[in-house]
Amino acid sequence: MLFSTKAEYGVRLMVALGRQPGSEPVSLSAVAEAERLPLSYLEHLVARLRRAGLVTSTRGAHGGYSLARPAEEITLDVVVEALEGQIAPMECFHETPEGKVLCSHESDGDHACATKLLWTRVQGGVTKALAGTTLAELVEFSAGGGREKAAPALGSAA
Amino acid sequence: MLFSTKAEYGVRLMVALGRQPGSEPVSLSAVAEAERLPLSYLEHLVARLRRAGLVTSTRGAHGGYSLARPAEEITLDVVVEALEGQIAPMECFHETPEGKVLCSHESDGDHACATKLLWTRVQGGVTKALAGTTLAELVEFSAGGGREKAAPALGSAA
DNA sequence: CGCATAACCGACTGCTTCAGTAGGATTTGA
DNA sequence: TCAAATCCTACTGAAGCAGTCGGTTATGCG
Repeated sequence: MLFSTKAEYGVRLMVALGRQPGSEPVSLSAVAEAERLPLSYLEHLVARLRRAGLVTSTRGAHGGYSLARPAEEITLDVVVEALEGQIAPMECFHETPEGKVLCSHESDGDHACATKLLWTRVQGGVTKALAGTTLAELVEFSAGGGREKAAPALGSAA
Repeated sequence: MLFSTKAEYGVRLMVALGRQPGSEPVSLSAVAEAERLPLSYLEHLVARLRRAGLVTSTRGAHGGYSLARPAEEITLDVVVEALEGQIAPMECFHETPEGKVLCSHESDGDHACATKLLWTRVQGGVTKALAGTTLAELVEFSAGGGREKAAPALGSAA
């Protein structure tokens, strides 16, 4: 498994917030009930999202969470990274801010790290998929698009 | 981390076998020494590769392992899958042989699984990267291509 | 034959992460 | 003041990771 349920639950949480039309916050317990996820576990996840600046919180009664930015401007790479930590295919694999790839055992033996080419490609594939998806897409997909197979009509088979 | 060292070590093992020019087998201890990896751990990994039909073994003295097929015909998706098990972005995510995607909690609540679109894209990105890479490429890369930027000329302390 | 070499196999271990629980403290609207 | 909510730390059982260990079987060679 590439990702744990932290990413799964966390993304679903974000989508739930993205569904909220106005700017009033949604309480975690409401999300937990709607998504059938354990509330106390969601607390941990939302804390990560908040620390990453993806959601804002309002405390006290009638409080809750809302997206810090419009869903169209939130790409899933930052969401998943906030939840799961740095995304790399391998322990020895680090990407610097400038985009250079470092490999811990670069000059291990007689030849260059044989796997670097592979992990670089995998990394690229994942990053492209995540960064190329916005939260707004997922909200729309879950609202109607994903239901197409179940609900008739709506000829928007993209 | 997307993958564990099982994939890392296992791929390096495969590359080491792919470097062998003739068809005579390479002993695990030789690979372990060359790659500086624990021999007894490699035994577990090579067992997976053998069960997957990727390498063949000859027992007894002067025995060892060799690739079951030429390196050009081995793509890395089957290698990594043999080592890590089924590759899926998420626990709830299963792909049938026909390519259909199943999601455990498909009809959980009021709407379709919000994350399905995302995981499908991620899955596609990873699969494409792995299936689009052959073992022969990695062998070649590690033999010379990967060294180009690191080694100025020949005088490098190898 | 006998021995070194090497593949094979299963059990075990320390460690870390995962998934979730528990209990409380703090803030805020009514 | 009370209830609803965020916030925070600590804890726990289970699982997987990375690796070790001991032993069994098969084989080439002197």
